[in-house]
Amino acid sequence: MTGTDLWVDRFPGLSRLEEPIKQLLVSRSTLIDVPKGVTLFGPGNSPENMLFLLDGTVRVQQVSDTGHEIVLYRIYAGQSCVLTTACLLAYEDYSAEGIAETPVKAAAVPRDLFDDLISQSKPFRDFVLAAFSKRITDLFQMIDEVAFQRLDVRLADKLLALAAADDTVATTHQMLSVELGTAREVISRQLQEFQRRGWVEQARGSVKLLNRNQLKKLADHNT
Amino acid sequence: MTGTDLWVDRFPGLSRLEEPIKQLLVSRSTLIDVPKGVTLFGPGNSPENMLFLLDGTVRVQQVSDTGHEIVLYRIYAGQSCVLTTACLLAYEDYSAEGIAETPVKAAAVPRDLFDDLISQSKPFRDFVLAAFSKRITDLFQMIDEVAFQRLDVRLADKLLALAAADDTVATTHQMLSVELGTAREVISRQLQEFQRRGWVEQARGSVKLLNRNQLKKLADHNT
DNA sequence: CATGTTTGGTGACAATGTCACTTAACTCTC
DNA sequence: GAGAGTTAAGTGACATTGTCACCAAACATG
Repeated sequence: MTGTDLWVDRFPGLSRLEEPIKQLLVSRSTLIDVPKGVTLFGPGNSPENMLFLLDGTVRVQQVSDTGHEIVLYRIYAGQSCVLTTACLLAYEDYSAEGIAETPVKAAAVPRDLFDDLISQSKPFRDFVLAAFSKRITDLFQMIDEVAFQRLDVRLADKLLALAAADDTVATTHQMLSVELGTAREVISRQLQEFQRRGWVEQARGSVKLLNRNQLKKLADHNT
Repeated sequence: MTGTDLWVDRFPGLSRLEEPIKQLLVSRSTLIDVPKGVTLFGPGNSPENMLFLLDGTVRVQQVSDTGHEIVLYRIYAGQSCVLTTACLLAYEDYSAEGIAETPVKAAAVPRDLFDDLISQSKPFRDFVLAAFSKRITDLFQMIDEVAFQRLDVRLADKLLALAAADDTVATTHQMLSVELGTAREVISRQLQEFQRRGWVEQARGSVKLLNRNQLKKLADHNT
């Protein structure tokens, strides 16, 4: 990797880093490739490095003691796993896990380097603080939605968020129920209702959006 | 305030701070008193200082667009508002607010001092990182409970958490419903059921716990 | 005491969650 | 390419929780 093609430059949040800090970050971190489906971190498997995602997405989800699952958030290229990692390091016994949803490329930053950078670089501090802040406000938002938002609204919203460019969502009812923290049967019923209204078309393992506008109208209604 | 009575020493998490850092923190922060009921921060009212709570509790809650309210967490003496403050600074438009639930004594730390401390002191960095981590894992836990836990279980748990030493909870059904993010009627029904079983006794504005053991058994059942 | 306000109670109904099961679609193997 | 096993989705009955419109009791205040 040459001086003009540093991975840090792919991070909008890190663009303001001082030049020597960038060099340090690049020289002391290692690039890793993770195949799709691999569990990056989880109960009994806390990583020793902070990850900065260069490509792909990581899905962070949680398994309840009751056996229920729910997707907490996703980490996209340009973001870091810092907070999840920090949480894992601080509280070994919690039950969230991070799964590579696509093939993932990431830079692994050792803990001590992470600490050095926080100490030495204000832009880096700001990056980390902003990441924590964003995550916490997003979790506030999620609590609000889980507690108070109607399921049809949340499902419409989720379908729009997961839809590919061709308006299809490649997912099962089971997976959608985990996204929203509900039961498969509930998703099945709601999708039937959407289909009855002509908003979607279902096939085994995929949903095709036929009327984005109506779905958006429903999703925005109480957002 | 003498050198042997620094407020920092009341913070378990700050006990490991280097002596000069403690002095700096104390000398450049100001102590404030806040009466019960005052909104410390909220929409359109972001504070310029980070608060460290010396006495009292701050309740952080959120008002949904739908008009629903839910208590997110509490900040107790010995903890700091850092994260909530940071969130407010980063995302002006979010809807959480912090209310002094009792008379509150706090140390106000200016932003620039906060940044200096993070830069200069590893123990301080660890304190802040641990606070963020704890908050995030607690929010994970809360999402799990809101999404999957039965209401009777959550109510029993909350009653035990809010009960004073004399086994009474001085609160209205309305306030309890905000604690759990549900409706008042639902609380009323559940408390009636608890009363029918002889576990609690109700009066206007208070609930008396008659059988902590049974409540605890219910609360622990799926926790 | 009269009156307004707060708190809690109630019944009907809607939305969501749970359970036990069926049916349909796909995959694999021979 | 015909079963057999597996995964995905559909169904009906019922429990739990949320919503609405309203009532009644307890309290506060003049």
